[in-house]
Amino acid sequence: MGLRERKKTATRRALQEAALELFLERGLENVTVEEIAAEADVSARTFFNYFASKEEAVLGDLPVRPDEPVRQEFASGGPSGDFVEDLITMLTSFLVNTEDLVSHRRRMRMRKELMEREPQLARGFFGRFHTVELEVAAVIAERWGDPPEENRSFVVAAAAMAVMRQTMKRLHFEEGEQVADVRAKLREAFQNLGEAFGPVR
Amino acid sequence: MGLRERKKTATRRALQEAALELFLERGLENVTVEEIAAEADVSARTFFNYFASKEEAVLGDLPVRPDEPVRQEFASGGPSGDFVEDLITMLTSFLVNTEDLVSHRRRMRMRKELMEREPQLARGFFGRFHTVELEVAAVIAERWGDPPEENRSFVVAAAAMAVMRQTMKRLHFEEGEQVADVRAKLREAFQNLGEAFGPVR
DNA sequence: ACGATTGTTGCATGCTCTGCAAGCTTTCTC
DNA sequence: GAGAAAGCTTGCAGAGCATGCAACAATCGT
Repeated sequence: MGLRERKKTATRRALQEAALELFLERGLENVTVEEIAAEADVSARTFFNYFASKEEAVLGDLPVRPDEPVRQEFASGGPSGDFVEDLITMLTSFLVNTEDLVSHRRRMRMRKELMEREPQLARGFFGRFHTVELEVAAVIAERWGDPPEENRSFVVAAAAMAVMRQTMKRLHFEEGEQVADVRAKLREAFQNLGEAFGPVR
Repeated sequence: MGLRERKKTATRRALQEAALELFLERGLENVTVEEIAAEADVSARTFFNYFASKEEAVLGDLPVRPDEPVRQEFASGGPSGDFVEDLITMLTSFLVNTEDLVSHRRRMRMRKELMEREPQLARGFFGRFHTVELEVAAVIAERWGDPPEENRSFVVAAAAMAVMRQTMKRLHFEEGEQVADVRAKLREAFQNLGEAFGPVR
């Protein structure tokens, strides 16, 4: 990884951190792009080279989407063969390969608090699930051998992402929180769905 | 209904219609608030007395939320006693008491087309479900006798709204489309959920 | 070390959105 | 009905967001 690339990710980080900190301190509306840029020691114009808007600086890389090999494995019926179990595996795949867990968790906590305080951000976060939802629908359809436009894959994907979102909202991103705990919560949530909408009520 | 109030709703309508038409014609980015206002024969400043942004003019009154008496009836276990059936009743309640169905459907079709063309609007629409979701979670918890913060009511509400959203996306808002058809589609979608996550797979 | 590539910055500009105060229209009251 | 009260519309001023462009600076490839 060259110097150039390292500098870029550093600037990106600095801008995100500055934005989060200032927003938490003074509220979204009372912080200008210029102030964020100043805090990160770049020009205001540079801010817009990294993020298209203030909101982007907070939500930029959310939600994390499962990457190609994981999706591929799910689509072809793996890894366990059990639908719900494999869905959980796919949805939590990003939780394991995060190298810098500490700063990651810190930022997640800040984002969470900010989103609870600023409804505009909560809606924005919510809206971003749309893209991922479509991808998940596609792999579910593939796994089931359905045509890509089949309604049930979209419905189930939408519900799965809803569960994921709801569960993430309840996470605290603390040190003690293990991936296994998250999986258990998802399992329980999916079971709730089964009980509410399944044949046995 | 006095003259003043009639004029207000007329202006609101005019602005919405003007916005939708111009956006469809030229795309969201290529229409200014001034143009919309001119088309509706009011000043640009007046536009902002009605809508906080261009996006609001398109999505302003979406999604429609079930009103108090309907929520109340659902919360207390009615009207049929069957959870899924009553959920469907609640979620489709707004479809019946729409007096001016024609212009309503027309606008819905325009919105739908616009949202398919402008991803920004689709995300915004998606994000707006958040508010309704919280209300639905509250009445589900009440119906089940759960404490208001119980996780399963949020999970189930999230899934229910996801199903609703997904189903609305598939509607065509044509004359022939009856409320009964919509209910049937919702029923099928909830059944898909039950099959995917229920005990029998 | 040299040119090519990529990133940063200032400048100009258009548009969004808000607050404010003046003027107009509708409503209320007698 | 006339006059006061309430509510809307409008123009104006101004802060801030966001983008294109061109010059300049830093890195990279060889």
